Amino acid sequence: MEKLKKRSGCPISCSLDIFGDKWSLLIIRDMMFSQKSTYGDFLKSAEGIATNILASRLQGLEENKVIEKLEHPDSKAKVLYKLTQKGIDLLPIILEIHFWADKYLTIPADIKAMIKAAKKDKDAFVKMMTKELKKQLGKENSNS
Amino acid sequence: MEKLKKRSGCPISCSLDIFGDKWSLLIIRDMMFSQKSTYGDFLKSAEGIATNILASRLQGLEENKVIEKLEHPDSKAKVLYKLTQKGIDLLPIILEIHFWADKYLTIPADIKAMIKAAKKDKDAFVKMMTKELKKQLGKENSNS
DNA sequence: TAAATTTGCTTGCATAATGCAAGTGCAAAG
DNA sequence: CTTTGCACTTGCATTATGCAAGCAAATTTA
Repeated sequence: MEKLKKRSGCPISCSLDIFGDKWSLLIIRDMMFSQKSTYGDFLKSAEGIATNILASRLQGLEENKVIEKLEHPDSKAKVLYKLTQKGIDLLPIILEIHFWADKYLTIPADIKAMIKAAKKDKDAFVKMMTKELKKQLGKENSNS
Repeated sequence: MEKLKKRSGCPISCSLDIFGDKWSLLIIRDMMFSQKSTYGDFLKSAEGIATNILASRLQGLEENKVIEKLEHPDSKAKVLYKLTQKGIDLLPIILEIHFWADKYLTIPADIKAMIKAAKKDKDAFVKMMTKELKKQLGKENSNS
């Protein structure tokens, strides 16, 4: 379904092969900033991802170890998607995109507040958020 | 040809609407790190972009003021594509992608060296590169 | 100065990705 | 034991991408 072929050895190119599409980073954003973790959660996002695209992106991100599938504590019918350490480490990229967008695009006020806070001390913000997100890691990956 | 419709007000979503595809950031990378500036230059890159896709991406990036078309000093047959300030300011994003790739993917040695240097003092590296890139800005945009 | 080449595209067409609506199978709730 | 919710899958129309060829204007070559 998804291609795995690397176009070149360039780190930007390889990275884009993993998350360089219009949807992957939005799923990651939802997991980072909105505590979303189920298929249904992602479907509810404002951008309106199609069900099949969501399924294929979740699969791709899982294959690339950016996210992992865990069993949901509430029900076997649900699936918990969580960021791995590799996924959590995309936070600096997501933040820099926010900073750029803040400078050149029109941003909702509530998000502007978050951006302002993050800008004040980026390293501290990243550490704090990373710590929060790590709490939710699956057991297999807790040793990182 | 290209869609301009915003999927949501989210800064990540809006940013991806501008450069969230498999090619745009590679063109920007070439302009930042390889001094490429003509249509022919971009075609030569390792990933092998198709001519029509290159044309449509250049057009899209220009419409979004990320790059600008200038006349080539050597010949009227050539076109000079240059990053605007808005484009130059994508550098921190590109750098963070490098850092992430450096941690999780296999990277060519020469690029690893650049990444190492950039990591040592990121702010200084960004300032230095920004200064270099600004030298090449077109007159209309020099006032930023 | 005429012919060949370079440059920056455009066009046509095959293939692949995306979007949309409907359907399926399993788990849990009523 | 039927209905609902959840996580997908499937089929099909639309759009984007990839590839090869073509093309006009500018430049070089003969």
